[in-house]
Amino acid sequence: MAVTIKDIAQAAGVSRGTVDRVLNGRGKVRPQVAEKVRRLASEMNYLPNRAGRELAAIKRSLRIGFLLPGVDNGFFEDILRGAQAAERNLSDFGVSLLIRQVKGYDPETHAEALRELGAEGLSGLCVTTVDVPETRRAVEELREKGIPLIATNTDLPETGRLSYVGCDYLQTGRTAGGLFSLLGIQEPRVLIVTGSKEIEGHNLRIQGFREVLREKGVSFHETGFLVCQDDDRLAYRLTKEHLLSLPAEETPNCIFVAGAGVGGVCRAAEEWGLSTRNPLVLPFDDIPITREYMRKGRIPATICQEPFEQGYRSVKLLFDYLVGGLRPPEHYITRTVIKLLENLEEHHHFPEGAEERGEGTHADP
Amino acid sequence: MAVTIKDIAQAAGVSRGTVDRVLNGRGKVRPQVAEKVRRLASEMNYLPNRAGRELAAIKRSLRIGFLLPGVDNGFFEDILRGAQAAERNLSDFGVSLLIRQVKGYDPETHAEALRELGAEGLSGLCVTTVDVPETRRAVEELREKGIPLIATNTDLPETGRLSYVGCDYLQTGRTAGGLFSLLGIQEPRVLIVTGSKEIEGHNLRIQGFREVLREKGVSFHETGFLVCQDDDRLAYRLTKEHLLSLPAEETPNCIFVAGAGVGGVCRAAEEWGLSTRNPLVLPFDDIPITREYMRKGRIPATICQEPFEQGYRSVKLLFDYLVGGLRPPEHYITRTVIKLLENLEEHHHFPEGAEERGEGTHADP
DNA sequence: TTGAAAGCGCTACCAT
DNA sequence: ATGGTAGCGCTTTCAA
Repeated sequence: MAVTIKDIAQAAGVSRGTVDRVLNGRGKVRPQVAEKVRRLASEMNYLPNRAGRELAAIKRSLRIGFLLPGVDNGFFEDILRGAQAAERNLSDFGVSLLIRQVKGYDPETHAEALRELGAEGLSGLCVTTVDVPETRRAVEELREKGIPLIATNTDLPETGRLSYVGCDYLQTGRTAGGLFSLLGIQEPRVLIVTGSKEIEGHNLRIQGFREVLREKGVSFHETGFLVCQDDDRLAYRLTKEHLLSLPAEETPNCIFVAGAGVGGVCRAAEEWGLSTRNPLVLPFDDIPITREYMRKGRIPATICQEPFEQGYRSVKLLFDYLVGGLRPPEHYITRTVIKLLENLEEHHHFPEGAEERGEGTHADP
Repeated sequence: MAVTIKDIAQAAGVSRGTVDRVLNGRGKVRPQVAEKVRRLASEMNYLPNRAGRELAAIKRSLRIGFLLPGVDNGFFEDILRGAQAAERNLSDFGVSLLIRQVKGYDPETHAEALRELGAEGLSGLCVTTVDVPETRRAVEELREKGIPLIATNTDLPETGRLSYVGCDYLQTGRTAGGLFSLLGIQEPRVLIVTGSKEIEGHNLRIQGFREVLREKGVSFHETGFLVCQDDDRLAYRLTKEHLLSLPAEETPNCIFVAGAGVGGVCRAAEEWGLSTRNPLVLPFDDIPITREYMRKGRIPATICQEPFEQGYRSVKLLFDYLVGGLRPPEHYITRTVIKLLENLEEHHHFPEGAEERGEGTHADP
């Protein structure tokens, strides 16, 4: 039988309340007593019991906010599904979620939404947003109000956020590079399409991609670098123009898409490319449009980042922090998952005791 | 606030004890009362609260057994690490693990070990073994003794096991096929090396591999089919003989390895193959020797099955069944994970509230 | 067959 | 500043 708060109280000759105060920093305790309790707790290898804590937490009933972009390409839905799975999973412990989806990426709108959420009296917040001064400021304000916050999918470094839950963008880029080199394309000519030069994740992916090819000694030519603002139509137009602007023999045989806009790129490739597989398109994440073009053979594989897990884990870590006092790691990095047509479909189950894993569309958990 | 057993007791005009008896089938209850309680529970949408159950379960302190082969290639260590992570994770609820590793795959030894574990007075059992009559019989005996059992990694169908936790072998094979087709090998000649014709998993992988190539219209020639008994030295010898027996132009340019023995196959390919990458070797799982040959370029990628998750989940599902009365799904299928050199390394964290995820070597969760 | 009550470990509140 | 106690939801035991 493990050591309990009661054992410590007994050993220290104080009450359980006092031990609780010392170990969890609530209320005042005489320094000598506090010291003694701490020493005993450590000597006796005391570890708070989760079951006890969780049971007692029911009375409190936590509300956790979740902000995310309402961009309609399926990706954020997966994060959302993860968060909701966590909510169901933790509903036994009195957790409920307040979800706020904001259309688009407008900095002011996001900052505004953050402030609104801050006024809701929530116990904590998970946030998927853009890393710009406006949102950073809003996050700092929240921290000052004492609301713990987790940055999901996109980090907000040095804003006092509790933790970053998301992928290793450099690794996803490197993996794309590794995959590319396996394809054994003759005379590789690559067009790079990014969402925005301001988005760290996109830059890291491109960097990782180039890095690996250099390391492997794959000599390739970059035919161009397009910035599509994560917009499908713009991606279509720019890609089309690029393809038309070059003589057939200089046309890219692979298009690397670091951010959103895959649909547009693929459509352009379909209409103006040389064949079904030329140029190939190398995108990230598993969204409906990506699947469609994988089936058509235009996309050989896609590199994913477990959005479901990101949503799930963000809520879970926040819960553990709030209820258990467990500080989450600075970075909780999800896996870099390569998906082909053959391993696209995952099986559904009921993890964590009874809840749906909900891995239908998404990239994972 | 959710409905509790207390609410139901009140509504039904009985005590909480009676409700517990009805809902969990312990002791006798007058049929009409039982009926009423059941009806009310369903009407009021009663769901047992996990925190409460788990807290009460501490008194019981469950012991769970885990049997697995002690084959020394690193794969089973990952399953074990997963199981131990679950143990640490659930230690707050009084769970402890009794681990039994058995050298090799001898049916009688495994059956014997199962019987010994059955005599230990355990609450439940997770088993990674071979699916042969001897072990099946032992498992049936355990079921008759009322000991719930989960088949981990290798199913033991129709033995009354509670659940199968493992990969979809057909999918892993199909994914290997998909990957192979991406490699764009000219005039593919494939040598197939399997562990045993009696192992369903190996057969399914081969089937999946062939299936996909057929579907994709990749015409390839099979240069041979070797059975290496999952033995490295035998794999080496057979592969070597095969490579030497053919004229250079008929030699395989890819070796598909469905089971163990990758080390031997790679060594033979190294010594008798045409070059560093010819023949390529296409194996499964992520073990040290596989990594070594990935670095050398002999293995382009490996298809993994989340052994860590398998170990973790097996214990967790058994716990939820024993404590929460939650029946696990018939099949809990882990993901098919493609690993390249670039996404081999995963990040470590502390999941499930405080425990080490322990994802060093392994494939997962 | 049923009820009452103790207790799992922790938190929170009310006295002192 | 500290102790005592009720209670979170459930299981289990002892009486009746």
